[in-house]
Amino acid sequence: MLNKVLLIGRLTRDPEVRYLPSGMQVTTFSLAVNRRFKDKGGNWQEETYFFDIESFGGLAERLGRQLSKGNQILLEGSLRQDKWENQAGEKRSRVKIVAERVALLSKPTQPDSNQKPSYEGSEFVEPTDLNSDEDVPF
Amino acid sequence: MLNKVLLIGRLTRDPEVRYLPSGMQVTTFSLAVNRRFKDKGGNWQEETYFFDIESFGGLAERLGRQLSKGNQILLEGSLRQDKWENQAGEKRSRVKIVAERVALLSKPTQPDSNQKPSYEGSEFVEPTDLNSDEDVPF
Amino acid sequence: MLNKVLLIGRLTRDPEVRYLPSGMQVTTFSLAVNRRFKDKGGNWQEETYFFDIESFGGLAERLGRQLSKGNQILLEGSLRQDKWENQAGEKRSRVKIVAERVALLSKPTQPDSNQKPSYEGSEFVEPTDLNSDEDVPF
Amino acid sequence: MLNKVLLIGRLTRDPEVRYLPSGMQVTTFSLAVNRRFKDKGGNWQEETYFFDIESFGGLAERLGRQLSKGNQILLEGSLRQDKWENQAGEKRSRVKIVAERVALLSKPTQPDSNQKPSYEGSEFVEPTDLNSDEDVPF
DNA sequence: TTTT
DNA sequence: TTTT
Repeated sequence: MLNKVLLIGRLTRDPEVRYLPSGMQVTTFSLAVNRRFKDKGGNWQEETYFFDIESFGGLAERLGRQLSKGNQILLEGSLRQDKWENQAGEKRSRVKIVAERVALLSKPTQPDSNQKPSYEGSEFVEPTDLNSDEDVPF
Repeated sequence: MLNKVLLIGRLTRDPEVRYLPSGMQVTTFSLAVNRRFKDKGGNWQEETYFFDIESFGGLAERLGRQLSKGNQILLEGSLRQDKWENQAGEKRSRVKIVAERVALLSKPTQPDSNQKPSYEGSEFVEPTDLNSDEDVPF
Repeated sequence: MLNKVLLIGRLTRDPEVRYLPSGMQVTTFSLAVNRRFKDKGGNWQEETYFFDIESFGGLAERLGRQLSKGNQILLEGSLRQDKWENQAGEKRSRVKIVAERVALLSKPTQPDSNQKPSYEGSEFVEPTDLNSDEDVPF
Repeated sequence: MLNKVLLIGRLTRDPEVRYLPSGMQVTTFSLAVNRRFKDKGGNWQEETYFFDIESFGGLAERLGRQLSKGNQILLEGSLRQDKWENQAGEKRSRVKIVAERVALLSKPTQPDSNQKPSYEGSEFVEPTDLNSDEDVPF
């Protein structure tokens, strides 16, 4: 009934586009999300998770057109679970995330750019709303 | 950096308790989360996802003590990902959810209860905060 | 850019309905949201906030039709701020919340009902999605 | 029971610091949150809300030390409501937001910096966790 | 002006 | 392996 996910992360590669039999566009990509934590020794560690993201319809069209590898995004969506049986007849499942709203937070600097590379190899862009024509508050 | 999950669902079985070498309690359970959607024919369908939940420390102690199979909870947490290699040396991963705040929303009625079973086989309980002594707003 | 609010609370009165010049329906109500906290003496206290909720269009129609005083709801929305000047020319503002998704969690028992009042004076209802025909995950 | 707010915005001035009789630090500031929407003519408009933010204890200390005017932050917190009576004996109330987790997203470029001002007059900084020593996932 |  |  309540199933909500909010993530900030970076695309590990360009989005992939495919189409449902109905003609609806599906755009998928993998999102790298970092977590920082202190280990037992009190030192900061960083861990990265890679989540499978899926989007449909108009949002999928905009994401396929406007996102690319390395972009940092803010994503709101919900958890889903694919279920299947493997060749051995064993039940398998995989969690994925369906995107519902996405904002582009930043793009990595072009290496050949005449712009001075900014801090941490990233160029700041004003957050861009990728949720289209509608009035979306995020 | 932002990694937040909010879910309402029901425990599919009693929580399992184990302990880390440090003595810290770990409580795990599976949460059934329902999704209702319209199929192509316009009829409402229901799909259920089963997510693996993990909790640590004081929250784990309270959840192990106070939750049981069938309880409906509101959970706030974050996504994690376990990674390993199988015997064939292939990389495998599994998404799980670490609970950070939990509220008990309702318990199923005891079948042998002298209480009249309420609507839909569920007894209403006032939402119970399982986040302990601290002042937690959820 | 990100502006998200999630609340569980109860309507303090029946919703009020009005219409914009465009004909669009606007439904407003006040939501009582409780907070429990420990005072300095270590005793649990409860405090109640009353937030002004506003909804528009199709959601407003459903909320005006299906919600009433005392209903407990789960609400997702975003913060807004009304600004005006008073007679003395001083700037004034008031925070309100625009509802984007609403689920009905429970209704208070009718006092004259032939139903046995359930625990805590509340009848449990299966959470009801008030977000209409679309496939909304909450 | 559930009372959660997530915002991205910029500080309109440096934070203010005060102390409770108990010695606990309180840090307050105003956060400017932008909303983009299409007007009736189909043109994008931008509106800005100013929310009052309050923080306590260790988080207040870090925010007082590390935040300043113009910083863009991601904030997680909950809604509160101050209530009082004015001189005329009328009930008044004001919504505010208590910060629970904060991440620094970006700082405006120093005007006298020898750094080339980056895109849109802002310097990108890697998101900084201001939630201290604990392992906070945001 | 407030709900349970 | 699944809850209501």
